[in-house]
Order: sequence, then C-alpha cells, then structure tokens
Amino acid sequence: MVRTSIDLKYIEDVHRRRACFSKRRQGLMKKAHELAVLCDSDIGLIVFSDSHKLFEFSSSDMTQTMMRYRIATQAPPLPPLEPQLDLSRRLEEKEAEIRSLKKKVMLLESEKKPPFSDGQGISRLDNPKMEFRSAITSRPSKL
Amino acid sequence: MVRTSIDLKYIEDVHRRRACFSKRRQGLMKKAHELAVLCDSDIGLIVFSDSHKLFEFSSSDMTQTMMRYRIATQAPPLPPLEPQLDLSRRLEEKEAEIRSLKKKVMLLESEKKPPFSDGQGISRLDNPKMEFRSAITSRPSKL
DNA sequence: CAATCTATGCTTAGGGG
DNA sequence: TCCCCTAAGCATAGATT
Repeated sequence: MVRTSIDLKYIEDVHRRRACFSKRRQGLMKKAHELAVLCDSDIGLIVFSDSHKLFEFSSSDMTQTMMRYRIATQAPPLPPLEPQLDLSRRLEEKEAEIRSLKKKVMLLESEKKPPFSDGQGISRLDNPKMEFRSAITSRPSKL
Repeated sequence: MVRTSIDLKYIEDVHRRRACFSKRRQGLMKKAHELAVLCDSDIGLIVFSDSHKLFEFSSSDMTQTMMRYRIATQAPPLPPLEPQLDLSRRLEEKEAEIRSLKKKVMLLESEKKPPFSDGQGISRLDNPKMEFRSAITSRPSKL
C-alpha cells in the first residue's frame, strides 16, 4: 500500500510486469497524443511488448512519419516489403521454370547429338558459370 | 500561478508552446525509456517539432524497429525475417540459373535451325551481354 | 485477465534567473 | 536555450472486486 519510489529495472514478476505495461503503455500513448495536439508536432510511436504484440500511436500517418524520419536521418531505404512477402511463391515459380527449361535443354541436346553435329562448336560457351556469377554480382541490387 | 486543468488544444502563444514542447518532449522520452526498461519492450519514438526538428528515442535500433513494424502491420501471419532474407537470396540464384538455361536453349536452338552449321553461325551470339538482355526482356515470366 | 480505488510519487505550467 | 522553484494536476503501484 505504501508506494515506494520506483526503481528503474526490469520487473521480474509476470503479473506485476503485465499490469505495469498495460498502464504505462496507455499513459505513454496519451502523452504522445497530448504533445502532438498541444504543440502541433508529428509523432510516431511504436511499442512491441515482450510478447511481441504491437501497439502504435501516430499523430498523422505512421508510414509517412517513418519516411520523413528516413529522409531526416538520410538512412538507406527500407527493403520493399511486398516482394519479400511474395518470395516464397516466386521461388516456386522460378523452380518450375527451371525444371521446364532443363527439360527443353535435354530435349534439344538429345536432338542435336545424332545426325549433323560435332558437339564442339559451342563448347566455349557451354559452361555458364562465368556469366552466372557476373550476372549476380553486376546486378543492380535493390534489396 | 494557479494552474487550471489543461485543455487539450493547440497552444497559440509561441513561447508557451515552445516551453511546453520542450518539457513534454523530454517527459515523453523518459516515459518511453522507463516502459522499455521496466517491461522489456521494444520502443521506437519519433517526434518532429512544428519547426521540423527531429527528436527520437529507440530502445534498440530505430531502423530495425521500423522494419519489425512493417512486417507486423503488413504481414500478420508472422513471416520470420531471416528465412525471408534467405528466400530473397535463393530467388536471385534461381533467376541467374534461369538466365543461364535460357542462353543455353537459345544456343541450342540457333544451332538446330540452320541444318548445316558452318561453325560461324554462333559467332553473332558470342557476346553474352546480348544474350543476357534478350533473355530478360523476352521472357514471358509474370514477374 | 479487466475495472476500479486511492494514496503517493511524478510531471509540468507558470514564473524567475 | 537551460535550470530552478512551487503548486496543482496527473499517472500509477498495489490492492480489491
């Protein structure tokens, strides 16, 4: 009952910690909102709880505020998220395309061998490793 | 001197507003820090003053927290970050492999078309750059 | 858990340096 | 701009329901 002055350290007790988080989180949001209104400031507040739950406050638009932050700090652009989310599906498509191309290659090679071909003409280009690597490293990365 | 209860609206007077901003901004940062420590939460706080000055607090790393925010808000079904980055790399590799295979296919096809190749026929295709570009621009992928 | 209560500590408006 | 001061408003820990 007698409230001692708080000491600023991690609250071990789960129940006390959760109660504290809930109360202070709301207090923080309220303060952020008050500051935004009273002084016409642009505020973005992101809070992840220790159980990874997201809470946020934004006086305008979080994405725009983050953009503004990035410009102000001259931070590099964040990697585009949308492509990332699609990666798994796109990877599968690529793999299907590769299977299809390999089949085609095998077919063409089996066609080529028998009658009129010596199989030596393109041997210098047959190993794509060099092109492969340079293609990767020279690629203008946007990630 | 007699402090009336505050009303939550924009403070017109510049001096009062600046004083208020300075005090409350610091208070907000302090509260954010306390919450982060007490409850082990990840907090990112961005404040732009009405004169466009940036103030920030982050319990860890602002860029990382913003990243986490984007993932949390745009991808509720929790895609873990690390595997995604891995996917991105694998996707690049697949694309490179596809480019390589397409080149091979084109070579094989160009070989096949002129029934009696004289060995010079592929010289026009000898520059891998051309191959590379045409492979990209002509590919029917829906990427 | 959430809501409420209340005593206490904390924040802050206004004033001055 | 910063700090200090005071009083009053506010936030909140712990307990209770």
